[in-house]
Amino acid sequence: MDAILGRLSHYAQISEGDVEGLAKLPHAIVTRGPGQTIVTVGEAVTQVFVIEEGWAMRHRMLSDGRRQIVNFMVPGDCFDLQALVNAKADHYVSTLTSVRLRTAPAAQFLAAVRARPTLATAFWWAAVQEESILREQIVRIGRRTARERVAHLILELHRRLLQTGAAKTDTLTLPLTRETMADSLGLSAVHISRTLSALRARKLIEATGRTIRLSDPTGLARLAHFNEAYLHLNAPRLPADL
Amino acid sequence: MDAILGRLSHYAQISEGDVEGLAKLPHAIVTRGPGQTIVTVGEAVTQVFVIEEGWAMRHRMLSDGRRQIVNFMVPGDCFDLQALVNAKADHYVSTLTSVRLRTAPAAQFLAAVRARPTLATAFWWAAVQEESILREQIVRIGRRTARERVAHLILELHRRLLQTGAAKTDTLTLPLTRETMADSLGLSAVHISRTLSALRARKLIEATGRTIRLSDPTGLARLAHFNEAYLHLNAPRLPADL
DNA sequence: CGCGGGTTTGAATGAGTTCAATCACGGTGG
DNA sequence: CCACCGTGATTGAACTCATTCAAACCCGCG
Repeated sequence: MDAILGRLSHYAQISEGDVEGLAKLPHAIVTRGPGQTIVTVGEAVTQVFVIEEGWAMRHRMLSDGRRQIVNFMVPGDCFDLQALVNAKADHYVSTLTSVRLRTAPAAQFLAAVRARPTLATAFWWAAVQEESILREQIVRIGRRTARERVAHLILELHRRLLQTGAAKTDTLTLPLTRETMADSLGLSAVHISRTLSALRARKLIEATGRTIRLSDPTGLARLAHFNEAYLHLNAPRLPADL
Repeated sequence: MDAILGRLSHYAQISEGDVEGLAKLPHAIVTRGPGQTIVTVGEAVTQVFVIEEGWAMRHRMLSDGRRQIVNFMVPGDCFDLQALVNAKADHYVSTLTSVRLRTAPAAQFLAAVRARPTLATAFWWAAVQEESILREQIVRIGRRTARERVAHLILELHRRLLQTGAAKTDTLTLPLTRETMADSLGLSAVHISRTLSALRARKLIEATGRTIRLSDPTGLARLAHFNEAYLHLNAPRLPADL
């Protein structure tokens, strides 16, 4: 429960009753190893998911094997609220690391959230943030250079990990291969490698293995044209009614 | 009202009561000339909008003037449900043509929809579709070549116009300059021009001015790796309760 | 008629890809 | 303990797709 509560309490003042409301939901805990598929394109979605631990990603495939990662999901992220209308999945969801998931039937989830306006507000904020992240991903790959893309992605993930408490310092560990970053940023794995070297050479980051230290966060943000407004990190934490 | 009703009835069986429920909403009709701004980054969003007539777009700007269009909005599209939590706009919305908009205060809109489960389902479907279109835009600019991008965008807009009744044949009129297409597809205006020529040379389209005829829809779809599943066009038209 | 916005075409340039070789690291089995 | 993998990262060289800059063109409109 920690992950989702930590996340939601960024958006609204979660009460004990809210916590209970969530806890009473008939849920299942699922764990998956790294590289497993959670949701497959075309299958009916009936459950909502919350990531308790680990990283996952959404992606689509072209028929000739090209892959585009739509976004990364970190602990506290929830997804597939579209289940509420029995849509068929239009993309894959798979794990990057070992993942512990909490799942609940969409109908029950909706009922629980409906009964608790604060929860509704918090989940709505989460959805607003997620959609905005999607939009920024479009700007990232549509109008940024390779260097800017890599720098921007690193900064975004850093903020998101700070928000959920998964990072505390200017150092972050990303469970991503060059290939994974490439498929997220619309580049080739080779060029990700070169680009990281370039950022290293400019003393903007220190990247060893999968750990990255932001040596010069300001310079990095300037290079990437990073403006965190889109992350909606300082949503008003009011006990607003939805 | 026609535009939104035509759209919603693709998703659910809209009753007379539903129509009334919407009609009773305290709304305003706003018209804007082409190239006007409807929503500006950073301002508080308190209204929800429905496009009755005309085209609009969402876009973001980088500080050095680069622009990325996130998506296009056609008659029947609704937006800024994020207003429900008083978020600040994280992108611009501006008109491409003259536009007639219907606006309603978010709170009242929510109340009306809440009271009518069918409406809730229909609007939810619209949101599912919109988010899926956003994801496909990411695939389009992340992993498709220039030709594929242009062909894919044309096909998407054609389907969407068919859905809302704004197109009836294999010919469509897009109120887009080469520049606008470029800023949507992450390319330069010059290259859009060349790419359209290439598609013309292959006898896939006939493009004269702003009118495009799909001479070979099948060939175009094959080239673009177009798979319309992501548009969720055949959502179950059940009177489902949300 | 001439202006201006938008489109097209050409030539040179450049950012990123592809292919291939090398390297680094962490198992695994003999 | 060490040889041997396999996976992922890095580097170099050739290549390609798309950009940039500039000129010409088209067409509707005052």
